[in-house]
Amino acid sequence: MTKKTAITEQVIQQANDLRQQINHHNYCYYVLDQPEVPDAEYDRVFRKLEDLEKKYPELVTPDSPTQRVGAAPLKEFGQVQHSIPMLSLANVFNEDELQGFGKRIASLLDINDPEEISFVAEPKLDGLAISIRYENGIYRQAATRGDGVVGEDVTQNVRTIKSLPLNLIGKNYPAILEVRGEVYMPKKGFYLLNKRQQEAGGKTFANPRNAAAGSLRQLDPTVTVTRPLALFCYGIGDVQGGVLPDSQSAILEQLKSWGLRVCPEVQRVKGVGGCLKYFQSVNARREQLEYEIDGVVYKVDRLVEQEKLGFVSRAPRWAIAHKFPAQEALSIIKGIDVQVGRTGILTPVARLEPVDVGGVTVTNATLHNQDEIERLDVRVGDSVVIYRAGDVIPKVASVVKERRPKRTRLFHMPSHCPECGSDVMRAEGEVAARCSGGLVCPAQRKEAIKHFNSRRAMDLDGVGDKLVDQLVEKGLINDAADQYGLNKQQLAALERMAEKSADNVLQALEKSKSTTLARFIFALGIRDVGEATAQNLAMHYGTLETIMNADEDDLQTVQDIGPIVANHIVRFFSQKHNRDVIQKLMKAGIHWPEIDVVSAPVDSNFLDKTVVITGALASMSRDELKDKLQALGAKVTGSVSKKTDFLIVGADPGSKYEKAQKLGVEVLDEETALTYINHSLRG
DNA sequence: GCTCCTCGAGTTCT
DNA sequence: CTCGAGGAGC
Repeated sequence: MTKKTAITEQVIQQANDLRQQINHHNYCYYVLDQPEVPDAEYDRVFRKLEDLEKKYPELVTPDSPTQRVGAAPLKEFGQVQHSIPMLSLANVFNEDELQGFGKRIASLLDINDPEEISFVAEPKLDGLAISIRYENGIYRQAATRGDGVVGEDVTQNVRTIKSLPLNLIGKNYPAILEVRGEVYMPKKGFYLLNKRQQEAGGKTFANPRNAAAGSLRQLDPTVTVTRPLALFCYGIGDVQGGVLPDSQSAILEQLKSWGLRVCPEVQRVKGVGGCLKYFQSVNARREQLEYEIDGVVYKVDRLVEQEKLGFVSRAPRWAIAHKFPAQEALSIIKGIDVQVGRTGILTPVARLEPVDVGGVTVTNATLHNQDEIERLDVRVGDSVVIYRAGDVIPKVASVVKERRPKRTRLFHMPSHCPECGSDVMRAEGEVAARCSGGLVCPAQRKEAIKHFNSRRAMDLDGVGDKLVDQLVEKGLINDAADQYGLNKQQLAALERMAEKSADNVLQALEKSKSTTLARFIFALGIRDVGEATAQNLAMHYGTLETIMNADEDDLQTVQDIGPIVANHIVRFFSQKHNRDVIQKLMKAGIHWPEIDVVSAPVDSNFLDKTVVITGALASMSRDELKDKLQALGAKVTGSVSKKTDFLIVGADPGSKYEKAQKLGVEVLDEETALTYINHSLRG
């Protein structure tokens, strides 16, 4: 007889105590989101229980918190018949359809005004519906929805979800309780998982929903336990040996009291008007939510009314999903065109069957370059998934290979420029293919002029892209300088151009003549010389002439200019064509104030600070703020790093905000920033 | 020679 | 906004 097997009453008691403590901490941490003890303390208690169970294996119970990963991998999932079917929901996509829903149920309930009806509104999680069975308060089984009648047995995997209580708390729960809910993956967890997968060379998931589905369908629960899954409960299925309240809202409260996790966004609202208000409020906060949602769900609150309404085929009449416009849609590639940019870079663009994505009709999507096309393996005729992520720009997410028609051909970059026929070159190690035609190429000529006219360059407001196209095609202008030689007659003869408009154009041309050296240099469009570098050059040399005459060695003494950029600059100014254009421009009367190279630095809160702006500003455009900050000696950059001093946030900030917080960068809201600025201006 | 940081360039639709 | 690549610092 060894000591090890001698289980005393005291040991059993101890194990139960530890389990209770752990369950309680789990509940606080995962369900209430309010931990009571530090993680280290939790770990300590957990290890203590593990040690105890190791010492006395007979102590182990299936519902012990140490047993979240209990069983061996499965060969396949068993099937589970849902005693009460798991239904789907009907959808509405706009206000009209929702009003229709309200009227329909009001008339079925013999209520005159749909605004009288109480609803429970909640976000519609983008995850997997699941049914969880408790017997006498102990977790017994979990099943996916499957076809609604028969689902897959995922008991082992759901057991690993930390926000799932293995034991219900409280007392008055029914002997058999089936809870319905949604298993999902929080955005943050998804992001970290993908990062981990990528580093390990594994495959990454396209979105949190796929990641959740993939994780739940793992046959080996030791894999699932490493996946950051979470659970929200929103309803009930089979209930035996107990009574539940008579409204949806009260049922949810009851579920909470038993330790089940309910989405904190759930709200009771009055009438269709209340539903719409809720929809807008959730929609506005959508990005900030820690999980992905694809709409909201409204359920008639009172169960008597639910019963009265009943079902239509496989969906309840008393509930409806109000979906956000699709952020993802299927389209077909009708063709792949090649565009030529200002620098001669060839960009393949997918021409799409028009499709609604997130509320706008998308017809084009860039494919960037040959590498991207090969990575996606897109071909003309393919069905593709189009999405608009955090930003506005539509992208091709993936190709639906199953739908590929027969006899498709691989896309190849043309060997000659589609605009001018010059050879196309792809420099070694570079991704971009370039037209070698230079300004012989009409596309490059047009784009160069458009760049010259653009807002942050010469700000030539009156001569837009369309007009430039026309002028170049008619042969009226060949370069930016030619614009200043246009006369009223020539302009008025153009399509959609009356005398008045012609006058406006001439006025805009006149106005643009007054500029700054930095803008002018930027406007020239020298390769790799953008706004910042142009500014550096202007500050360093002070005059155009000195810049034009500087040699490569000298140029490299300028901030941020190395051998490559220096070479581009020297080459640009060495071409006769470019020198001629510059001369013409000067003759036309382009001028700028002389630069005081030793201009006294302003004393301000922002002097020599690196500032990043994100989100939508209320009081001014981003560019205006940028100018103001620069005037105060700040350096305004595009991305947050540890060198950033301030991040100014407007409404709906993007990923920059999170990054700033992670790096401990000081964050200013718009108001505070403006206060600082005004203060600086006075001081 | 490697790594981090910035800059430049391209992009969609209303 | 995102990617690629040039520049600069270690």
